[in-house]
Amino acid sequence: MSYHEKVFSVTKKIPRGRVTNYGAIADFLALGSARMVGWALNQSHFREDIPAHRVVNSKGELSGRLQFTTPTLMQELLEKEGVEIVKDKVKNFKEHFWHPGDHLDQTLYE
DNA sequence: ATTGTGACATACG
DNA sequence: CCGTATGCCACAA
Repeated sequence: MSYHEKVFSVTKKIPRGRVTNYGAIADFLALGSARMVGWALNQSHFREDIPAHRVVNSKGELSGRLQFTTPTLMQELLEKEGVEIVKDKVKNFKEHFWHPGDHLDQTLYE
């Protein structure tokens, strides 16, 4: 299993309406670093089933939006899931943040 | 082997 | 807020 496939499998588990960042995934895998995740995710747009739009940088910015078929697609997908985007950044980033490995959706019980 | 290039993160000034 | 520096490591040339 190649590195990016591992990143993909983690990314695929990101719950709908939640987001995470590159460092968190790298940390969870305990392999490589955030750069590796960025590199891996860069390859992800070749795959259909990878919700790469749920992965943003540490500031909550949609840094990878330019890799999508259209620069606005990433934002549109997130908003469709209930994640508000303001100026290419996730609003209430902390609230929507998802820690890899957290299979329990905490906001589900609020 | 060496160099350049990343959808990054963190720290510092 | 911005620019720099550094750590990180896969991959192509």
